[in-house]
Amino acid sequence: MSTQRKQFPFPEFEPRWQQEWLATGAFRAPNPGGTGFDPAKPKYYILDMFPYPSGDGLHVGHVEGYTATDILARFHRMRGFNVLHPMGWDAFGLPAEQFAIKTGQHPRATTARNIENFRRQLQAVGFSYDWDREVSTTDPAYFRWTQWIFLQLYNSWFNPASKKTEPISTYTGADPDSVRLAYVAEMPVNWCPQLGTVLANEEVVDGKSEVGGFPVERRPLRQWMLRITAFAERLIEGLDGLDWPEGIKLLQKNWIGRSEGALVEFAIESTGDGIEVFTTRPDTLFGATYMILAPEHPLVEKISTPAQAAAVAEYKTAVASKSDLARTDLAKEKTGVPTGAFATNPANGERIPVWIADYVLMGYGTGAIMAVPAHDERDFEFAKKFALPIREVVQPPSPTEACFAGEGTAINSSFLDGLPTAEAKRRMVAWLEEKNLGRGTVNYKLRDWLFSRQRYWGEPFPIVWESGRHRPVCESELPVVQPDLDDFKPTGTPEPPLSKARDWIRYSATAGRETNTMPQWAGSCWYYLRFCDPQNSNRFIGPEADHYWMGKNSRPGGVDLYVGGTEHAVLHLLYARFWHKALFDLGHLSTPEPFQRLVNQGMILGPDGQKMSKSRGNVVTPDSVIAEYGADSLRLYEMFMGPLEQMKPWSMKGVEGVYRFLARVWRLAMEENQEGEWVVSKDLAETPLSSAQLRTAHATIKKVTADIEALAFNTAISQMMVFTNEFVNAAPRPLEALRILLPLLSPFAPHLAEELWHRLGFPGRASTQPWPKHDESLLVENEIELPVQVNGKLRDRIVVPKAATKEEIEAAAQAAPKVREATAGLTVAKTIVVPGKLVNIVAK
RNA sequence: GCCGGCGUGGCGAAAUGGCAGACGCAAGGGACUUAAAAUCCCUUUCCGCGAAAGUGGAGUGCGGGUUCGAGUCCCGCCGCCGGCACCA
Repeated sequence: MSTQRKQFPFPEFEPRWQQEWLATGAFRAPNPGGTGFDPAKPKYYILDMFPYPSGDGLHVGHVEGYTATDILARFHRMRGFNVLHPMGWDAFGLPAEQFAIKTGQHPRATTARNIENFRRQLQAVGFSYDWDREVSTTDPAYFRWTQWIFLQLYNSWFNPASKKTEPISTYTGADPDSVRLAYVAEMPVNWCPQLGTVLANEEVVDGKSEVGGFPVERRPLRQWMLRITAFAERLIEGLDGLDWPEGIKLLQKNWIGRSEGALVEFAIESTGDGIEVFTTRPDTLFGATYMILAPEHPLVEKISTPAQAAAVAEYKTAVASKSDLARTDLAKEKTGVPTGAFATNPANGERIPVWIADYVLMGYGTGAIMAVPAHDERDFEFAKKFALPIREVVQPPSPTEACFAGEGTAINSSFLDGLPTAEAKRRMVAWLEEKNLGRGTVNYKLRDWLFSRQRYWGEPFPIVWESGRHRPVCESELPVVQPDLDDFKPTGTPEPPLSKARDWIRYSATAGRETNTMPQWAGSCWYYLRFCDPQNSNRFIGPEADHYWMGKNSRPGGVDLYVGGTEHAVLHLLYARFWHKALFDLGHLSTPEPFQRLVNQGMILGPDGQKMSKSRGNVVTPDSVIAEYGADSLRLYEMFMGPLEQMKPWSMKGVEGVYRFLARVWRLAMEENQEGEWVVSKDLAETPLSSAQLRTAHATIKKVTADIEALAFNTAISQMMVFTNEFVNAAPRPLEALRILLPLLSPFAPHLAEELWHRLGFPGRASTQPWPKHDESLLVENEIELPVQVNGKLRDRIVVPKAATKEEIEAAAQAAPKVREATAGLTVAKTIVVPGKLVNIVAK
């Protein structure tokens, strides 16, 4: 195949048009105030999730989403929109740093090389990006603003009264550092002693290092955190106004994990300490027969009795050595030890034992629970194992065995008895609040965002330390660029690699720079904003560009359509929404949400139906497909495979199918002469379309238009195939057919459309034609064929005039020979006539 | 375990509650050709009957239901894929 003559000369014209588009700036989108900006045009911002430029290059999975957005971008341009369709690089990150460690090359060099390759590959597919807007997260001119945004977070707090981000100056408390959106805390990192390095979460698989499979420990280290938890409620509420798949919204909601319940205070008998627990079932308080603290709970030591101190200490050590995974997944059997202390159940004054157990997590709620074994599976399991008392306080609606965790009627609960669960909860919370023993509250699973990494290849923090205190550097000092290190190797301690750059760290005689760097998520949190105004050196985004492209209007989201994989359904999209909301509150942005509409493309599997991976050897690259079949075939096949959102396997035979279709389109216009050269077909003529051809043509305009709008690209393509099949044997062949088809095809197969438009001598370019409009009156037929069913079974067909009345249709249907046969000896009970669809005769 | 999504020919798939399988792949047959490739035409859900044009029945993972009519809506299962997973 590769040595054989191509069915149409795409290797010649595809690169030529790509160069032409680049050279003429065909897809440049002017900003308000810029040359060529037309304020009358509506804007359309269509965004891809930008890639990490890996050394392996693009694979066909990337190309799927990018093709879909490119079709929409081109379609909207043809419909008169000012289209923002940018591309850039999420280029900080581990692989580049690891490659640097291995080869000694600076990550900046390898990153630049990978970007070159990615850009070349994307341009070879003919994507209509506005390359003047290209950004890379690793560019100091870009991450200057990433650091600037960090300073905005550092210098603000979330005011619970206004439920908004405010400058830290509005905070009147004693310790502003305790409320900043960016703050410092001791948090555990993944430390791998064998590798002598900290690991990112993505480098830890099943509690072991991805490289080498060594055990990973959790070790506390001073870390930067972002207070995303303050936005939990806003992040849930904001989802309502967005056009996202319901599944993704649900994923985010579950991740945030809102639950309503109560905080209840239990007093420790011996020390008098109050320990708060969080419960979603305050109605079961009378059934709380013991208490459990997380092993890391700060009061564990204090309350433990001397007799239990050794056992408690031993248990704590055992738990600490377990990784998070060992602690959760592998711990099938419940474990724990008594502290020897007792607490008082505030509801009934009962004396209950206090245990520690690792099934209670320090990171959720208060790190302490009241155990109600009769109505909680975990507490039940624990109580059975350690022979702790179990008391039923909820009557199930129908008798059940063992532990009942559902809703029912309160029993054995004094003033709650007889109340349904919901009402009992309310009553108990009111009682607790009245007695000052607790209060209703809302809890979230969401944790604050651990924002520092012990890495070289990331954004340095614009922070210096002096006398053990942090402070921001001046905005004028941005960007803070990493020093050029020759040695990127881990330090062998949890200290970040930047700690080796002694000169760089020294900020003044008494102050030193922060040596952690930001995580890869940082740069991708706001890149969609920079695309709107990439060259602005005064602001991260200018207000005019923000108002125009992010579209200050009734909808909350700015980007009109955002397409990418589900793997970012939670983290990236949540982080970006968080930053956006903070910046919005501070008055830097005009919309409360970044992405109005989100679509997830499905994964493309290898030809073997397995996930594509190097180790399986089933990776298909766009380069190889383009070499054999051309960029247009690649694009068309990516879209023809099936619905965008669906997972589907690659098939080279399928590529050949669309390649043959494109060749047929080519031959609608071209034929080979004696010398084997392509010349405009002699069958072409300025001849009117037959009425059947007109109908097909206008049906095609209608369907392709509707299908693109619905992102149903596969069916749009089949309709264009139908069109082509209709005309391929027509002689003479109306030129008008190509005037209609080529603009429709242009978003899908832009090179071929451009080339044929040019060769046929039509004015302008296919890609800049106004989008064709269909004429509905040409679609109606004078006579229509209707299927006739008898008792729901197809029996015959009748042909009736378009304008036939129901009565006429009914009469014609009953007169049809097969229908008479089928209804012989039966009485017609009812006849359903659906105009334009069918007739159903119900007979008994 | 909980929460999502998906089950339609040999394969990728299509079908506002209204003719199931458009379009494409593959397979088989034919035309063109010295031959092949390419191209073009025809056939192809399954099971009967018929020499044939035809013709009868079944059929969208399984079992029920709603409806004149269900791939589509409802209830209950089964299978695959994805996410979360001791979250009190």
